[in-house]
Amino acid sequence: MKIVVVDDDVLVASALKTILEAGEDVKVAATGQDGSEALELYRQYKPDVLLMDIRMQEVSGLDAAKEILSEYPEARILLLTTFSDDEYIVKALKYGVKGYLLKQDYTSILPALKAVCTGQTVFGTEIISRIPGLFKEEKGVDWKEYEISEKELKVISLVAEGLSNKEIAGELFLSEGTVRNYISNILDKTGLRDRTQLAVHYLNAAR
Amino acid sequence: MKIVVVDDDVLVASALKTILEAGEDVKVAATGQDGSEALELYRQYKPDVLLMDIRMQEVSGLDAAKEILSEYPEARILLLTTFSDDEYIVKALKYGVKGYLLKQDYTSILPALKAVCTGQTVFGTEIISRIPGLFKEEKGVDWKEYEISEKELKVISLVAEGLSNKEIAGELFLSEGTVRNYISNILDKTGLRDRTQLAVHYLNAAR
DNA sequence: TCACATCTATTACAAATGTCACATCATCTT
DNA sequence: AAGATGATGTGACATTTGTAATAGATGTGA
Repeated sequence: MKIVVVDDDVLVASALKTILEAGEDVKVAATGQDGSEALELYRQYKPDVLLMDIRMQEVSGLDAAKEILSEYPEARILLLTTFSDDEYIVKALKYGVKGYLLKQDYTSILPALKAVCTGQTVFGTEIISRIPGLFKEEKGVDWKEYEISEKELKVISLVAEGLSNKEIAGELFLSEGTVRNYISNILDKTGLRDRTQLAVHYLNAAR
Repeated sequence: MKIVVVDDDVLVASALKTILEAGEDVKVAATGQDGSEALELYRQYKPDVLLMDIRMQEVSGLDAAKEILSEYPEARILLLTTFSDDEYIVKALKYGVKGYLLKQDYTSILPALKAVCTGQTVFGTEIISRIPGLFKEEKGVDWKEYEISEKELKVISLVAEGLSNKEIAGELFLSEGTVRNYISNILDKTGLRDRTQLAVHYLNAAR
């Protein structure tokens, strides 16, 4: 089974390689660091499965997946996600991604990989559980209530750098009050309690 | 060159293995997850170098190093540290540890390993730079001003899990006020501003 | 145009956080 | 015993943070 791994954290990429190659018949043909590399690597190696981080520096895993799937609709792509990327799941599904896993539980990556090879689509349990109403799609879930906007994401990342509301306001040319509103909304959406939990959550998710 | 790696993060341990074995003549004989395993593994494999995380669940790398060095004074132990463990350096030196490296720059781990094998003692540049007055030891630096106690470290780790002062107080059987004092002191020692920065700092250091 | 959503902002308020000065108690040192 | 040390605690205080209700400005689609 030929795999290509794309993750912008070199440590994670090599750790994944190690973990994967512990499995029978698994060979990591190549690893890349960014979504922009993913397409090239796919063309070059035509792996059985492409394992890719969804959040990367330049080109996101999601965008890369879209590209690749438009060129190779049969491609089997498994996205590695983190807590805070829930809102991409719908898009990923539309594009035809074959699975969506939490990076955290690396023990489930190998089984998922094999499952995908047999044509299945795989989602980590934690992921399913965080998407209320995913399988009653017809009913029309109000996604807006859960989606995190670009700006909100920016705010989160600044919180996770330890900036105060005032500093974030300066950074984004907003008033401090607006930043507070943003954060209040984010906390509401994520179910977290305060900025520290948000930072912790974000940083833990980011790998 | 026979190495034993001990790190309680399985991902990191396997990543280190991968990185190390990319080097010439380097073989990771075994990996362990905790300080308590370190002594056993050392006895069993007598590695040329023992590479060990300083901060681990049960038995810290520092304690394990002390143990091992009292039984095998010739042992070459290289501790992997993070930002927030600066205060252990002095102890580590007293015990006779052969080096102290930042986990972050994994590119320097392999060279350091070889240097240690030739009898040298190695310290990452960032580490040296963070120890004011290390080489004017005679003058007597007041380490207490910089040292972070076990309890403080515990508090920090709870902050980095997103707990509130009240929750931390409950967890550690202290009053909320005392926890506030602890955190205030910690912020003073570290030069950080608030609990969020502390959490961010700690989490970023922890890899 | 009307209705609606989005982004930004303001206000007032409640709660959590951080700082500081000081108090208490046990332990260790001399 | 006297003094120093360290861990814990308290109270007062200023600041920051989070919540809620509300409103203007802007854009978009029917």
